[in-house]
Amino acid sequence: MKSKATSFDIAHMAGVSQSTVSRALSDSPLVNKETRERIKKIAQDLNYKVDKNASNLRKQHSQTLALLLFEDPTSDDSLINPFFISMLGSITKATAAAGYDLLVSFQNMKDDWHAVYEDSNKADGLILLGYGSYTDYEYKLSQLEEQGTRFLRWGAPDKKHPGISIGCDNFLGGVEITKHLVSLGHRSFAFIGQADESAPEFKGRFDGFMTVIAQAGFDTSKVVQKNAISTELSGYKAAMEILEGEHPNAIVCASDLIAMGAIRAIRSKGLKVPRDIAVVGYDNIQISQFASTPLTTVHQNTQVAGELLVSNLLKLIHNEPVTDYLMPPELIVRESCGCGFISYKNN
Amino acid sequence: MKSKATSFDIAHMAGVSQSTVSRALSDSPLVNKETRERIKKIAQDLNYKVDKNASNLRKQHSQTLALLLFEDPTSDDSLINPFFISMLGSITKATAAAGYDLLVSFQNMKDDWHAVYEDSNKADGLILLGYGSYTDYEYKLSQLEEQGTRFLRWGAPDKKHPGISIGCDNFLGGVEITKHLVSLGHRSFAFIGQADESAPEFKGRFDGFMTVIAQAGFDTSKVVQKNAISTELSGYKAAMEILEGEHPNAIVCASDLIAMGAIRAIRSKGLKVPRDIAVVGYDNIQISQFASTPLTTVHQNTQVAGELLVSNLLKLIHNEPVTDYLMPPELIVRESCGCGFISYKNN
DNA sequence: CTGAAAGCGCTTACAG
DNA sequence: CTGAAAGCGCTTACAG
Repeated sequence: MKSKATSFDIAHMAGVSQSTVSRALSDSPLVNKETRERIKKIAQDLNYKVDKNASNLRKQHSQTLALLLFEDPTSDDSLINPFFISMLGSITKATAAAGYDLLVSFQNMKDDWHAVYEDSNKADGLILLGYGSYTDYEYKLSQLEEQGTRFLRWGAPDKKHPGISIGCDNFLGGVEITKHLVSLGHRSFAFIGQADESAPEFKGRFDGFMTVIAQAGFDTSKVVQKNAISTELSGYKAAMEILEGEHPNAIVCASDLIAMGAIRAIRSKGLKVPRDIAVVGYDNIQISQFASTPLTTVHQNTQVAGELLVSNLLKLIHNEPVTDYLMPPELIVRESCGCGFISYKNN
Repeated sequence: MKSKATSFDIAHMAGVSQSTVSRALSDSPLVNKETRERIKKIAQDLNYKVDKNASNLRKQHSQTLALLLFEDPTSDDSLINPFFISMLGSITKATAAAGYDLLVSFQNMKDDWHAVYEDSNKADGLILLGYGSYTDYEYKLSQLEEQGTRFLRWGAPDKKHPGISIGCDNFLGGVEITKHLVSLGHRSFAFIGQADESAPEFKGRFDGFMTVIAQAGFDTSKVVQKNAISTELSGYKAAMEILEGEHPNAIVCASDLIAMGAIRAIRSKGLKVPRDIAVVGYDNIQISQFASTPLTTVHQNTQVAGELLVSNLLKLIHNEPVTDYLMPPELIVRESCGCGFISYKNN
C-alpha cells in the first residue's frame, strides 16, 4: 500500500503551487479554468482525496454532525425502538444531502458523553434523540448550553429545559386518539406509560388523554394509569396488572411497543382485541401495521422530523436564530380500536 | 462563546511544556504521576478536549470506522430492513467498545462512495452492509482492494468477489428450514426471492432449499420461483402471481419482509396460514414474532455478527490476517409452518 | 490569476 | 522524567 498522494504531489505534477491545487480542488473562482481542470484530472487519476483531518483542522470545523441516541437502559440491543431507527434513517439522509457526515453513537447515562464530539471538533453540532427522560441529563444539557455547544433535542419543547427542541405535539396526539376512542363509544379507560416529568413525551400524551376523558364527562379518578417504558415486555406486565381488576373498555398505550405487549396480555387472558378491549398505540412503527390486530396509532412524520432536525441544527451552526418547533401528529385508524376500518397509510 | 482551550493553555496553567501536557493526557508512563494528575485536573476544569482533527492529522489515523449501508433502491426511507438496523445497533456498540467512533452513511449506487472515507482519512476502515447485490459494486470493490483500503463485507463469502466477507451460512439456513417443512409433510413448494448471482445471500438460501427438495425426492422442476426484493410489497406481488396457479403447500421466502407480504396475499385470497399454505421467512426480525401468524424463520445472530465485523476490521487495520467467516444460522420454529409449536426465542 | 508563507493543534522523535 | 522543535496536510490572508 503506497502512501497517499498529497496536494504537493499534485502540484508538482501539474507544475503549479500547492496553493493553486488547494484552490482548484475547492472550486475557487480564483483559479484559471484550464488550470483547474488540469489539476482535477490529475487528482482523479491519482485517486487523490483531500485529507479531512488537515482540512478540518485548518478550517476549524468538521463538516460532520453527531447523533446521540438515548436508549431505554433495559431494552435489548437488537430491539431498538423502530421509531428511532426510522428517525436515524431520515437524519442520515438529510445530513448527507447537506454535505455533512454523520457520527452515530448510542449513549447510556454513565458515559461522559456530553460535548465530547463537539469539544473535540469531531462534530459541529449534536442531535439528541431518545424518549425524553431528559431529567437525568438536565445538568449536562445546561453544561452543553453554557459551553456554547450547538445541539438540538428531539422531543417536547419545554421552557424549563435547556436547549431547543423539535418534536411532535404529544398532547394533541393524545387528544386525537382519545377523542376517537370516545366517539366509538368506549366508556372506561386505562393508560399505560410513564406519565411524569421524567418522560415529557409520554406525559404529553397522557395529558391529552386525560383532558378528553374529562371533557367527555367521564370520572377521571376511575382511570387506571400504569407506568411502563417503551418495550413490549414492559407493556405486557403493566397490562397484566390492569387486567387483574375489572378490565377497561379501552387501553391507551404511550407507544406501539407497549401496545404490542398489552395485546399479548389481553390474549393471554382469553380476551379479544378489539371485541373485549380496544387498544391503541403511538408511533406507527412497522409492526403496528402487520400485527395480528393492526393497531390504531398516531403517526409522527419521521421524514419531515429528520429534515427539520438537520436543517435547524445547521442554522444553529451558522448562528442563525432557531426556535422550538412542534409538528402536528396524525391519527392512523386501524382495527385495534374496534371500528373495523383499515388504513394502509405509510408503513 | 469563548474560544476553546488548547494544550498550550493547559501547559501555561500547569507550568509545564505543551509536550508534557500531551503526554499526560494520553496517559504516557513517561510523565510524573503527580504532574500528570495536576494536568488532568486542570484539563477537566477547563473542559478541555484533545482536538481530534489535529491529533488524527498527526497520528495519521482517525480512530473511526465507517459503516456503509446499501439499501434496496426501491425501499421507503422509513422502512429500512429491520435486520440491518439490528446490525447497526450491534456494530455501533462494538465500535464504541473498541474506542472507535462510527460514521454511518446510506449509499446508493450513483454515489462516488467508494473509498471516500478512507481516502480522506475520515475513517480507518469500512464495513459494507446490504443484501448482497454486490455485482453492481464489483468494480468498485476491486478498486477499494487495489488502493489498500481496509474493508469488510457482510454477506456470503465468495472467492469470485474481492474483499473479505463475514456472513451467515445462507445455504445451511435454506437447508434447515426446508428440511423442517419437508418433515412436517409439505409436498409442493414455492420460493420467493431473487435467486441469482446478483443476490448471493438469497441465492444461497435458494440453493439450500432446492438441495433439500431434490434430496427428499420431489420433482424440482415443479418448484415455482418468483423474484422479489426484500420488501413486504414485493413479497405480496410475487405471492399473488404464485397464487394465480395451483397453490403450493409451502412458500419459502428469502426474507421475513417478503414473508409478511406473502401472508397478506394468501389471506386476500381467502386462504389461511398455515392451514392452507405454510409460509416461512428468513432473518427473525421483530415483526416475525408479533405477526398475526408468528413466523417460522431463520435467526442470524446480529449481536455476534456486529462484534465479529468490528473485531475483524480492527485486525485488518492493524495488519493482522483475517479470513472469511461463516456463522451458523439458527432455525426458529413458530406457527406459520403448521406445527403449532411456539418459540419466543430472542426478540 | 498565482505563489510563498503562516498556522490550525496536536504527537513524537531527539536531546538532555 | 521534561522541553524545544519538527511536521502531519491542508486553507487562506498577503503580496504581487
